[in-house]
Amino acid sequence: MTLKVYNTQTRAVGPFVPLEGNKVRIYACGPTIYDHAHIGNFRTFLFFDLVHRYLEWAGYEVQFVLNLTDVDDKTIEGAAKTGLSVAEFTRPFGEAFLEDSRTLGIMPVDSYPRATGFIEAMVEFVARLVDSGHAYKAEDGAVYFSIASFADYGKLKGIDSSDLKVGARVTHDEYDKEDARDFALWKAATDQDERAGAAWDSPWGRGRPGWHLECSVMSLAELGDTLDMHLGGEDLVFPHHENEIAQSEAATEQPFVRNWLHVKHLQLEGRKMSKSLGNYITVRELLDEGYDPASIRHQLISAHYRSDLNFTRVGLDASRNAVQRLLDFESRISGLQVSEGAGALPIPGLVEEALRSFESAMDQDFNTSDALGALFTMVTRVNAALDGCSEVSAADRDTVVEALESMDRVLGLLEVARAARSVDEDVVDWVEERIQARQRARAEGDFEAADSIRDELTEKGIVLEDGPEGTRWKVVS
RNA sequence: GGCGCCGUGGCCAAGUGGUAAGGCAGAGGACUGCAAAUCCUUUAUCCCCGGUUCGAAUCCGGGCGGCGCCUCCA
Repeated sequence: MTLKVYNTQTRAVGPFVPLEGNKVRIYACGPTIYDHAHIGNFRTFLFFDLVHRYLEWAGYEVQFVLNLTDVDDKTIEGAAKTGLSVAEFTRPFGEAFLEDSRTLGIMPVDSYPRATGFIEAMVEFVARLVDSGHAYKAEDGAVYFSIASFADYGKLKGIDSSDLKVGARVTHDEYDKEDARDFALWKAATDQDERAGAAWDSPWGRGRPGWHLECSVMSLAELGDTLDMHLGGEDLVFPHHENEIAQSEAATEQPFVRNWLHVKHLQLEGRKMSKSLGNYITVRELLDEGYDPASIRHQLISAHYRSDLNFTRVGLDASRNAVQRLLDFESRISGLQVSEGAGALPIPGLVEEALRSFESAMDQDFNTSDALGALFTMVTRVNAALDGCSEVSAADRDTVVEALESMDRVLGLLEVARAARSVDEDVVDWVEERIQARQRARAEGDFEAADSIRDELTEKGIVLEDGPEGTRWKVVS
């Protein structure tokens, strides 16, 4: 089995080969922390997580860096409005992002660099480009990257740089760029920048880093000249990542990124999510509406990352039920009576086939839809094999449990669902007590009383399931 | 205008040359004191037209429809 990934630069799916053995260096463009991340952002971050989890699952040694942009026009503007420094203004949003990430089961990554922590390295990087003739200081005090100095410009987006309409975007005369296509590496500080604590000394005077610069410098500092994967939302292809390539390769003279992966933007209830439409929604708002984190996670990974995905509340309901099926299955398996004398079941073959399909799906450019199909096929087939037999061998049961856990190490659905359904000990005791009371009533044939107890539990979100081995219960969202 | 994507059953969504995974919802049945869970059965020829091919949802052309990027938005 070989992992194949789609590379934006080649526009084709090809074998994934890390630069060095089975070590994988990944850099992902995280959020700009000027506001709460919305559900669309999390489609992207959840994909990052799938990549992270699957590579580790497949045996790679992964070093994963996710940046948080804390210096840019938006954070500075936000800081200015609130009278805070950029550091103070962005802190709560950074924390909220990490909290929402945990809620959705996104694994921690190895490093979360912020631009403010790398100013010195950025200044050095810009100096390097100026010294080598790839950048120049303009009269407006900014330092620009000279696109004319980088022959490969446009290779990511697949455009010929000479085709870029020179002057097409120069509607203001405020720039002193030599070429309209050039982009800022370092911007001269404004009064607003100074007030927000977003200005630093440099050989070119007080200023702050340009947005594109941040990722190049931080990835270089943390992961070296060449990355195995660079991930981001599709909007970043141009100009952000194109510019990163230009400045990075101009500076290091090494290939910057071996594989570019970009996630398609999410639609919300059939429309593009945008601030102007006012239709973006955050994870915490969905939780307030009563939706379950596992449902959100499921819907966001239910479509391939390069396909359209229309996020809807109707879909969330369907996802909740799909996740519930997995929980029910897990509960059934773990509650099985084990017996040495249990008859042979076709379980090993079913499970092996499921795992093979699962891996093959994920290998095909992280095809999560197909992978979910493999998982649910296993659920149905094992359920069918189990029907009619109340006992199973320990080996068969363990095989299923391990396969389920294994696939969930990548998908993270059960993991998140369990976390949201954990209950306190005293609640457990109370439920157990009620169930026993109901059993007594049933034994006496007093079904009215028994049903009344069951209704009482249902109201609390506890659903009962009577089986041959007694009554199981579960918490439903 | 430039570049690109998509259109699969009621809804969501895989499959990208050999006669359509999976999830949700619905219907019928089995099981159950009744439920729940589970199982079984059941619902598609893949937007339209033309072409290539022994054979296409899958390739090519045209049409209709939806969408994205080209603005420091993931």
